[in-house]
Amino acid sequence: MATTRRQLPPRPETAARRREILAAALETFGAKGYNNGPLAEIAEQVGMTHAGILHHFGSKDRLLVEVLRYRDESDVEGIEGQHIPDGIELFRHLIRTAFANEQRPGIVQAYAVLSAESVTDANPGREYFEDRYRVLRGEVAEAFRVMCAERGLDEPARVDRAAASVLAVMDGLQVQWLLDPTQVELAQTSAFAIEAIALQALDPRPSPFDGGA
Amino acid sequence: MATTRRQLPPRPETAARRREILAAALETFGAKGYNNGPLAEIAEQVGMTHAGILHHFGSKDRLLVEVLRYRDESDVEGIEGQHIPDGIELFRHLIRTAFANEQRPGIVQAYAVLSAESVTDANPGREYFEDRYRVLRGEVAEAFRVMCAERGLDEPARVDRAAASVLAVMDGLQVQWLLDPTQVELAQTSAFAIEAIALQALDPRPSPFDGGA
DNA sequence: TGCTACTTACTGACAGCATTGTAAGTTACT
DNA sequence: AGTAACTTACAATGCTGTCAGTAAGTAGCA
Repeated sequence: MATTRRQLPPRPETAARRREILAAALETFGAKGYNNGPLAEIAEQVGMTHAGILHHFGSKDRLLVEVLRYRDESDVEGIEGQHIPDGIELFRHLIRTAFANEQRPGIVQAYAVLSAESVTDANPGREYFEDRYRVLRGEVAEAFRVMCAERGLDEPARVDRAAASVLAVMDGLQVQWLLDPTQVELAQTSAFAIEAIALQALDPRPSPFDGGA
Repeated sequence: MATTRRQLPPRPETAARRREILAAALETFGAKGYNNGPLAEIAEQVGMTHAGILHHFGSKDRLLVEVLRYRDESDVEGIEGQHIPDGIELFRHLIRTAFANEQRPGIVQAYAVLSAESVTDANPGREYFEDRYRVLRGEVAEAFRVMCAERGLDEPARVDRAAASVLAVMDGLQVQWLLDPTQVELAQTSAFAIEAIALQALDPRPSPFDGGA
């Protein structure tokens, strides 16, 4: 049967074109949400029709998944080469990220909108965000474990709670900041809260809510 | 000129019918988001057509605004009669709310989804959430101020940051909990984080991130 | 080098569906 | 008699995805 040359490799410029599309999609999905962000608008940004985008990604669902992965990769590249900081360095890194985020509201908004939208019925981004939070909580918890060990402590439940809390404040502050940047200082407040949580995780003090009443 | 009986008062059952619609809308918007939640689905839940809903609320935009207000009111009624707790009682109240929320994922999801969606372009819920966060931050900050005063402290910047942080962790934890309730304990973790933030606001300790590096 | 066969990267047109909003009519309350 | 509370029908739009076609590239081969 025929000389099966089944599949050609993509042309050299194609990877760049795809990245253009992913960047445009991140912008549109960030500004309007996934459900409300039409392919046609993404297409227009890169000088194509929406059919062209479907040619590259097959469906809008798959486009979202790739957009989320793309955002991760470009983030990791941007900050530093793969290496995950551990112990106290991770927290310094998170705080630096909060400061960097103040300069890129578009990215912050995309992340905030898409993560919340991911909990809705049949959202194609859900698995990504489940995984992402699991991984991030693991990394933060590990950093806490390292710092606990340095101090001769070992309180796993407290460490897990602190890890989830650190990510939660950062996310929650982003929403408030997006709604009204004049009322919330994203970075300074993130730093304050991360510090508070870290201190309580590493050197707990008695609850002020138990006494008196 | 004609005996102008321009407008009749709504029939007695109408108020109840409207509340039914609002509850159904909260469910649908919570499950699917505002943009992705069709009027027809809301209508079906209350045994009507979508045109009937538009008869009551005029447009989908106005329905959302009323849904958000409705959610507020039923919350306030549910917990206790209007009175805003102050000082330490507010924090006890917030923690109780977190425990209550573990029993009503639907409400939590509606809130998480709609607040994030509100930052997108031309979303009719935006003003509501801006106001809501401003008011809530004000109430929490006031509670901190009371507690600071009891301790002879006065640090306005710290108080404002703590207030935003408290609301932020609660919201952020909700998203993580919705994504995977087996990995995040909503209430216990909220309590831990609120405590940590309150302690740092009321009796700051030096940053662990300043030393050593 | 040039020809042939095949593939990628699109476009334009359109099918098909979902959705919001409107208009006109019906029933039943007041 | 008039209006509230609907329904049915429909207009108008917007969206995703498919299909057929075209231009341009690439591989194999004489």
